[in-house]
Amino acid sequence: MIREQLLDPGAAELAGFLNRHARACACLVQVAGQMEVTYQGRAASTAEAGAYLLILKADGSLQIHHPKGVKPMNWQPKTDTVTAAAQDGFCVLTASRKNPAETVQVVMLEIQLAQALEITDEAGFVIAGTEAQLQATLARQPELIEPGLTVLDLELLTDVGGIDLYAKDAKGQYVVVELKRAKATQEAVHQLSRYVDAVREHLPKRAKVRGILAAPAISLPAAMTLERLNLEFKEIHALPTAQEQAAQPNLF
Amino acid sequence: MIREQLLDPGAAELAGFLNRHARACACLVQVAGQMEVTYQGRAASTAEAGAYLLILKADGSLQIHHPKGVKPMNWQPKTDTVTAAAQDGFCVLTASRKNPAETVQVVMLEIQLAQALEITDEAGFVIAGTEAQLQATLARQPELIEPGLTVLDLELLTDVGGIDLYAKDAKGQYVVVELKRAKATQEAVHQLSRYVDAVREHLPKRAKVRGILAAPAISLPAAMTLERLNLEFKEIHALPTAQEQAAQPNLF
DNA sequence: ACCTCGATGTCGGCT
DNA sequence: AGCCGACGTCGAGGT
Repeated sequence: MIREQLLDPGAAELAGFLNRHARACACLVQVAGQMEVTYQGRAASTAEAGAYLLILKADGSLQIHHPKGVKPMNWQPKTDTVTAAAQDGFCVLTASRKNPAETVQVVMLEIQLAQALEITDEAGFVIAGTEAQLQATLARQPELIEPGLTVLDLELLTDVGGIDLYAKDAKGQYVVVELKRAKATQEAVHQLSRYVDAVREHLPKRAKVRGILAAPAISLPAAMTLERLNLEFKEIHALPTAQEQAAQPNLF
Repeated sequence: MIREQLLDPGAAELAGFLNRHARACACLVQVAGQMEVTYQGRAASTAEAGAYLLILKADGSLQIHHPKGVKPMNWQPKTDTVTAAAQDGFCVLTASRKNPAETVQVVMLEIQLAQALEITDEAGFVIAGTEAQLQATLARQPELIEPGLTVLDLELLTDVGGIDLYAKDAKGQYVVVELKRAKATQEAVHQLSRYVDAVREHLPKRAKVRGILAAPAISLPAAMTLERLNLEFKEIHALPTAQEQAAQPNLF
């Protein structure tokens, strides 16, 4: 599982280690110690010398972590080339990609630890409660939104984007439904609004089109805007609540 | 720098290690080996037993990495409690937070490595090319958008959000500018459109209000919508181009 | 390759 | 504490 581990490696030794493992073997490579990191690409950043943790995965993704937060300080989702070289007594790692053109460069000042771990298997991972699942559920059971609703289309494409759920209500009026798996914001209201407008343009004049924002909750300002625009809100939950789970344990 | 390192620890030993270092010392803690991970909260997920790398930072953030990508498989940005305990011969780590209420639970099946690293200092980090900087630059040099432009306001609040740049052009017409540091999408066009509408409502009838989308590029569909809505596009770059840098090296 | 949108988005800033 | 919007967003899915 630990393929190789170096303590306090020298520049040349570290460069050799990185070139040997970067991409070549299916390993997750880590380097910890004092580094300096610069980035040039969509933006440009510099990190002063400090203690960081660098992780280079087998798929070529790179991340450099500072002491705080889930998000790396610097990163590269994919790399076209990753190379290490000893320069002026320091090991320098350069990770580049084209499209977008960007480069992360790491100067390894004083490295305490370099290791290659065998983290390589893809194991099964399942997630529940996504918007896609919510959409599928509501497509099967549109009455969860409103009795008498008939679903006409999923992801119906308009000029301005895809409509989550396109339907007809009990009175035969068209209904545009915008789904959110989390609390709806102003943004969601405007998204719905522009879909409703787009649908109206494709229908005969004075055909009424309803817009429903379906989400577990809505922010107060968003609710205001919603009302002003004559749109509707329907509370709907992405994950079954504890009660629902108890009531229909076999459904999920 | 390496505060402590355990190879092939037992359940109790590992639990002790985690409880000792989690949050207590200002360390970055890692565990590598076979684990099972479950998450319950905003969504719900399960990861089958597999080789993962767990990172627990001193600020209480937790992330569990699989072999691919920058994004962790599971994570928790902040935790209220992190506890480890030996159960049925396995060390089980539980990380929880309220608001939102969620829990990550890790069953450590076969651990090869646990280590605590001193990654604790906050070193200087600067980034260039953000939208905020672009906004500041254009506020100082509005002629970069258009000759004769006078900036009236930054982040002017309307009912529907803040206007990046509110200005008056050479002819005295009001101008709403929406900035994007990257290629502008449909969304940006609609954002701009909303702001223009909001401003029109506050001005006497028939006062003309121009809307300019300032970005390094625009997607083709967005450009279509922009034209349909009688809005304008102005190419503007968040980072100085190589030529500009060469021409005015002292400005940046 | 471009485009669009979801995300357990995360994170910071402001009210 | 809630709300909003940027992000080097990432990543997946469609065209």
